[in-house]
Amino acid sequence: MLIVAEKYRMAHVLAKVLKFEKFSWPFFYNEAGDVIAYSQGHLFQPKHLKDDLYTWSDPKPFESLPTELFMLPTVDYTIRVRKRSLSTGYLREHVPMLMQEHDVIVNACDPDKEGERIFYDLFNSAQTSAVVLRLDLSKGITQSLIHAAYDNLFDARKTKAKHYSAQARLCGDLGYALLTSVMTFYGRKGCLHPLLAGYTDKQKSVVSVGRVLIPVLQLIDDQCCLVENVKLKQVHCPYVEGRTESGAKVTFYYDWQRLGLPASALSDPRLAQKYIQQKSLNDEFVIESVINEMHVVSAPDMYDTASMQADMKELSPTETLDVLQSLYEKGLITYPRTDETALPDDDMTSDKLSALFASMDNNLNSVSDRTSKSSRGFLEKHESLIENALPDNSNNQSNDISAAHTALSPTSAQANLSNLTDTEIAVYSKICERFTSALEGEKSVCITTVTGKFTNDKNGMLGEQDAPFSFEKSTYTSNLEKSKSKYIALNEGDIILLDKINVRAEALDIPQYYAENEIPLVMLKVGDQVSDPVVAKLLHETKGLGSASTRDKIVASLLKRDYVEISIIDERRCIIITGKGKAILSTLPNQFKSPVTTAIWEHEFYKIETCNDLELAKQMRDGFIRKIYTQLETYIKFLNKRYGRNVQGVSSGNDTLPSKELIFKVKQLARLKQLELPIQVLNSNSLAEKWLLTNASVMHSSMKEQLEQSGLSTCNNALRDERRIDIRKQAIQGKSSNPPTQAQMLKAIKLSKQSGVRMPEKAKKTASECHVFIDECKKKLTPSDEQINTLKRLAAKHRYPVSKLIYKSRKQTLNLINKLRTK
DNA sequence: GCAAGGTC
Repeated sequence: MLIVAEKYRMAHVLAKVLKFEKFSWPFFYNEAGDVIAYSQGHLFQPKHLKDDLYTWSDPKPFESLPTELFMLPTVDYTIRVRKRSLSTGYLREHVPMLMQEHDVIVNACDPDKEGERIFYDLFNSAQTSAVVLRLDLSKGITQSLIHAAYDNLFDARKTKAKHYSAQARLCGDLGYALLTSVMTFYGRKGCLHPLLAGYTDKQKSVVSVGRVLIPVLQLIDDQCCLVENVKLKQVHCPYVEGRTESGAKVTFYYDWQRLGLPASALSDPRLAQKYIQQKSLNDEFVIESVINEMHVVSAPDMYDTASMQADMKELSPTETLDVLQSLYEKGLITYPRTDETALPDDDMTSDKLSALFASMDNNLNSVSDRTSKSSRGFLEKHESLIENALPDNSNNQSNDISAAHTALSPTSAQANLSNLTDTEIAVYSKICERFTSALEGEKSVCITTVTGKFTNDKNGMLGEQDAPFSFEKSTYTSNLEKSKSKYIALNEGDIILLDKINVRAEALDIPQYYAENEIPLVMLKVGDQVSDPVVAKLLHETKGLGSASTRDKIVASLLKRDYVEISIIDERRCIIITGKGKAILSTLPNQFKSPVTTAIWEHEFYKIETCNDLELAKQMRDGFIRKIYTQLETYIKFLNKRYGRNVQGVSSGNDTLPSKELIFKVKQLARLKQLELPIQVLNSNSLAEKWLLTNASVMHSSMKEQLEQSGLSTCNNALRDERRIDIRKQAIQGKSSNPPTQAQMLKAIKLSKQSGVRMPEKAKKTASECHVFIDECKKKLTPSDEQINTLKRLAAKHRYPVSKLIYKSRKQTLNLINKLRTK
């Protein structure tokens, strides 16, 4: 028997548990001569073998996309296994050789689409008719789970259709790569949009059309538009602070929302100020009502990968995934790449849950010196929890997730965690805590609303007769009566002794830019943003865009192409679309920008995966690829027809008229620089944009220096893009905490040496502080006003001609002063 | 020499 794992680490774990004690380079063996071998991720990739036909210099041949694709070896690289080098080429050659030698082969690759692909790419290259069995480790890789899976090996044909759906996905996406070639060609020629034209950087100048990438960019654009269209961000309202008769401090806020006052009316602080001027601390303020209401808060779902990434605010999605992978390999948590938020029912037994809780207690207590007591507080709930958590069979949705992954959850492995990093412990305990809360079920919460008002108030802020102030407090409880008495003793008619009447700015609940760590979750939940309920349902079922393992890479790709930028606002790493990002969206038809495309694909994949007839599944795969390629060919033919004849950059066809703002900008620039304005420019959107770019002023170096304090790149490419300039101005205005750019740091270090001023730590942390420091150094290096005057006086006295350049250097100014003084 | 997404 031959067992094939996805990579060495997994093979090593399997060997240990299944007692394959002999290691003969580079695989594991047992007494009976069975072998555990492994792959190293994907060792094959699809290719069309027509590199001379599909080139970057001619888009014409792309009108017929390849009809035949081949799985070819990936580029070899070496990994370290037991302190020795091992080439992926060796694995690609020897694992199939082992497959030929064995009658029974066990597929122990990861339990997902890609795992099936990794296995069958090797298996297909072996060309053997051996029996294949599946080892399913989706529930985790503890000793007992491995034994259980090993005892329950099943016919691998049950999951093989996933291999066909993986291939369909792979080849479909390859088609998008080919379209990207065509788009890049026309983009560089200037046919698509000025911001996409030309290429100084081979990577940045690629006009990407990814099935996942572009819809995500569209989502980011939508959010940016929402954020940037908000005019009113805060209102100004009165509040009062005071004490109850028993001495408890309370604060009441003017309840403008209950009164239905429009936020726009409260944007000016003078209104609130005028109101409080009429009030005095001696005025009578009386409690009007105390209302307790019970609400039910449903339990949170268990973590999927994306929610975990969103919750780890101090880590990037990639860092979070790395930590999860490490915890998985240590056996502490289930498979880390998952979109599921529940456990299969057969794991929800009191025995299994008891074991889980016992491990959690043990594991977290083993590092009690490194976690806070409150962070372990949830452990106390365990005893009462199990009964509550057991599945309610009356509500059986027959969700067959036993074959799929489970939610991110702890395993019953008991371990001493002291070797874990602090981040690993933090992530592990967060998973345990969420797991517990999810099992806890819904909670009751008592919301107490206390309303009070000035007895003599007749006009309110805007003439309203009733002018209530209020505050809210929520308490988790299951007993309404108990919580009533527990809460601050306040009753209707009580008088509050006022200490303070003032105005405060109240932030309105307005949309925010997406933070970097939220993007995976936005991709997963993309169905929420689709209005068509059928499509929304499909997108929810197919788990949105991308996969749990790849969502973190999308932002990286968008950044690589300069389609988005990250700017830190209020300590959030905000993702903001650039002008270039908007440009690519403006050139593409909806089909490429909509998440619906992925939903349709996933729907087809589901049909392939659930097809019991493998021959039929294979045919469906081929049909799918052909269908996608035909769609892409249609678009490529359209591009060639529209731009093919004239690739010099002047587009013809259905160009739109420029907007009023654009015409204004063009005219303004023409006046400013006294340029002649060709009439065509005012009649074509693309010509107007292009004219604006080619004639735009070179940015003044002092302006460039100003923008440097934003901490964002000030390369010429960035400053060509008006939105990117805006992003920089916003960052400076909003006192962003962006770190200094590399260029800025180098400058600071150089000036620090020249001026002899030590760079403070804070200057290394943020661009704005770094900018302050650079200014300080520069001042040290230039003469003071007093020194300049002294030199001028001396020079006049001695009739000594002074070059203006001297005044730029403090050193030279001082030298000259000394020289003239000794004269 | 640059391409997509998914892995590692």
